[in-house]
Amino acid sequence: MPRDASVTRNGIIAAAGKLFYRGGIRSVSVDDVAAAAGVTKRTLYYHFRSKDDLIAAYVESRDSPTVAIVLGWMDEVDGSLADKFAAVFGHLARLARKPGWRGCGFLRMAAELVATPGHPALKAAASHKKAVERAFAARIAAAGFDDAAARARQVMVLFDGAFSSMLVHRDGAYAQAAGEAAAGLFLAPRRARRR
Amino acid sequence: MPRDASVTRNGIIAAAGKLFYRGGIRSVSVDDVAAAAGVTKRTLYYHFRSKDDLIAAYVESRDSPTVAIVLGWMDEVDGSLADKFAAVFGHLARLARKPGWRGCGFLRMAAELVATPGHPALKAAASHKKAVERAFAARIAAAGFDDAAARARQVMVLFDGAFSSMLVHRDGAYAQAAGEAAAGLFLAPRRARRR
DNA sequence: GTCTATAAGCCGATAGAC
DNA sequence: GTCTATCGGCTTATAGAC
Repeated sequence: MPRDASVTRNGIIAAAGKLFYRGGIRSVSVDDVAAAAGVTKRTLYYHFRSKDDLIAAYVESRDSPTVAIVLGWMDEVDGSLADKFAAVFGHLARLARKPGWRGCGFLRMAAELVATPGHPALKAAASHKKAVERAFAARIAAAGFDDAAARARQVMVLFDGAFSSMLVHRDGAYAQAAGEAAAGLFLAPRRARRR
Repeated sequence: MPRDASVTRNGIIAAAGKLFYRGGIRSVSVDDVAAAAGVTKRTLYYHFRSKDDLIAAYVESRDSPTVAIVLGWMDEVDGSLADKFAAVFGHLARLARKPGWRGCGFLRMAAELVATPGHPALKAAASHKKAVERAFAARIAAAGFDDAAARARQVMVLFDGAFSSMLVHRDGAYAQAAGEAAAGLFLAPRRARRR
């Protein structure tokens, strides 16, 4: 008896996500994904038109949960905005020290798909990063800082930089450094620096 | 008559570098590299034990030239350290707007080789980023700032973050934002912020 | 909707001549 | 040191049965 279509489909996405995050897109074959999901390749191709389609579905499935995690890090701290951002980067440093950590899946996606500019997964990754940046800007504005958009962009650069530097060096100290720089941006309400 | 070995070898590395930077490692085949270098695959495998060996040689060949380029951006500016770092990020923003720009090859290498932790090319990429960070620290110390190592690490996070955010969004504004944040770290000699 | 089986092509790497 | 030719394996994707 056929199982519910969405259950099978979501199981494939979950299995693909684990493998893609662990090893990257191109090093993981469709056979690998099907085996990990416990279905045959034919079933996988029934639910997804192509491997690229599956990749895009995986990235989209990680968007909202990832934003919620980051905002959760901010909300669980009672303190100033500087404290909240320090907590975010502290959590990044902590995650990066775990054995299975492999950087930011969205940034790695952008790096691996650099030769196919219009790829749906690329658009989804960019859209996700914009969502995080908008969420940062909303918190910054709510805390009474002006130039929230400009400040959020600076925090976002530190956020992505922490992921990238830590992926290269496998050293959580880079997230700590990013957190110090981010906290310094919000020591007191003031105008963002202009050039 | 056989050409000088190093000429052929360097030609292969140069051809590989162009293709690897444009499309990534895994999407470029050994056949592609050999054809672009104007040699046969057998000749390529005479000069390099494997594709991984060629990848490592490519990354190593880009280390010193890349450091020199960045330091050149700082040296051509007569001004404060804040001005010099603003120039660095201004050049990044300018480069990112060029059609062939594909982000930082070293960071993309780290992303694409994430599943093979001991890869020689990965070690070379990490070594290169450390060299840039040390060069930043030397300039910061020479300008009279204390905590040069900690400050250089913060600049490095902004540097890598600018590359990553710009690769995702294809928007030079992220390098400008990073430059503003970096300049803010060096408005006047003072102690780096501690947590 | 899920299965077995296979197509059609590309991959890294090698053999052997000269 | 460089060539032509090719191997065995892996890749994405599809055919046809049930």
